[in-house]
Amino acid sequence: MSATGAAAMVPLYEQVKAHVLRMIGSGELQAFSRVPSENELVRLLNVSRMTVNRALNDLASEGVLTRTAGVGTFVAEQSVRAHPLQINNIAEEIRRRGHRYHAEVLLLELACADQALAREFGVHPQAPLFHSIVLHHENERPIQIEDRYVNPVVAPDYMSADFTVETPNEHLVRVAPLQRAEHVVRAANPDPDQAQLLDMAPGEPCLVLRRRTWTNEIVASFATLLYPGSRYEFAGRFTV
Amino acid sequence: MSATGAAAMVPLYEQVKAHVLRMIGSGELQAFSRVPSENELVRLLNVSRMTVNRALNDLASEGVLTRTAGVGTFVAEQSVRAHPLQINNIAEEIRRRGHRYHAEVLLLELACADQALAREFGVHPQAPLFHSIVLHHENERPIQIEDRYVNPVVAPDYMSADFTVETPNEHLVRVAPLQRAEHVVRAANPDPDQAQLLDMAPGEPCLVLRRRTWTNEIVASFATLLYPGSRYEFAGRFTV
DNA sequence: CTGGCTGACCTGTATAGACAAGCTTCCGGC
DNA sequence: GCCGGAAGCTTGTCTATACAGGTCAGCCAG
Repeated sequence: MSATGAAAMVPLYEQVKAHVLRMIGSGELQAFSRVPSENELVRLLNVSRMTVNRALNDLASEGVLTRTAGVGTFVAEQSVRAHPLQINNIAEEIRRRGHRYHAEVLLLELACADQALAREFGVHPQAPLFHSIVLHHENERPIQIEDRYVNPVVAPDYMSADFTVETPNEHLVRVAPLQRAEHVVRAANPDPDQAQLLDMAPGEPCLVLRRRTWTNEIVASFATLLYPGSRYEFAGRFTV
Repeated sequence: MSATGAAAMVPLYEQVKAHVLRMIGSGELQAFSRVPSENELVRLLNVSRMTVNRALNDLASEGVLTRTAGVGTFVAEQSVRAHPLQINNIAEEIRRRGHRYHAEVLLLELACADQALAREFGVHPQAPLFHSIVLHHENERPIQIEDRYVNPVVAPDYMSADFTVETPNEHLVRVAPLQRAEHVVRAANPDPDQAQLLDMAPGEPCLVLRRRTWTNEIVASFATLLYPGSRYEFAGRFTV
């Protein structure tokens, strides 16, 4: 591994991070398993220890690894974390952890706004709305049910998008600038269908995120995201 | 600034971070204003440029600063600060809704840090920590169990505070400036004691907020807040 | 068999030096 | 006046080196 190759452009420490993430993604490194030590990676990748150190520290501060002086570096199989406020892309979030992502489209239809939806969107009842239900998987395990209504005015091509390639969120961000968002986080028991889709244990609660987003002062989408309580949590930090 | 001082224990780069944060906290550096360049800080603090680089990069990855090659380092805008989860003062929140609030102190003790707590606080195991459990009520109905550990270094008078008059959070805000916070939101089933304290229906899940706060770069408190899932939710909005 | 010591290996931190690349300013030639 | 380029700042990256301190296994003495 060398930085001098004209191809590079990607910093060495990023290449080291990618190497470790690949090892995690390929299953070579399981949760809690030990990551090669800094010196081993130095020999393996032919970079300096400081470069490896930076790469591993980065991944640790991102929550991918945990490190203990005198012991070693390990894969941190934390339950997933996301910041509730940043409109996050679940696909990117999973891939950043070096895990495999795929989506399953359960429903994609043209729906009519009922009373409640009409109020959320500020449209008349019976107004057309796109409606999608997508099941997102991390390492072949379901992690999120995304039940989303979209305003056709904002995203007219929503129905022809392929959500196994591009998440609904990515599609919306691409076609319409996000201007404002409102969200509500709750804990709730899933109904039986949802529990089965998310492969949840009996009695396990869900973390529920409801989000409404605006584009150009009109409601663009209204989404309900369900996560298994035992496998997902929102995390965030802020500075005063 | 030197690492050799016996007092130290705190890494140099943490001291550099604290120095910059103090400049921000004191108003010397406003939002968008320019942070001294790496070389200026090198001269000012008498550390190597790599150490300054690490400190500033850390603060940038935490969202405190933004950096641009060839231009400089600046204090980030921090508009996303208006985090809904920041609204921590349950008493004020309840009173703002026009409801009656009262608190019940279930426990107030001097505790010893176990392994996990020592890690959260960055202190040695067996180190003393204040520990309080307060049950907050809205209209005579329990709404939050607050289980909090506090660093005696930050709030030495914590044990003599009256939490029926001033919430633990208010006390901390008063005696120590909040600098940074980290939180995690989960959904979980309460244990029987907790369910009873919160007057919850059988099978009802809890919304759990875990929060760690920093003052002057040391962990000031670690709190676990339990809410009945059927009677509480986090909500907020933000603008891009 | 037990207890303590030692050495190997790990991460954590700090430094000096080097080069690359982005941006701004200014100056000189036209 | 206008344009181009050099100078001089900035951050970004990489390396070699050094030492400290944590952890663990294994050896050796009692």
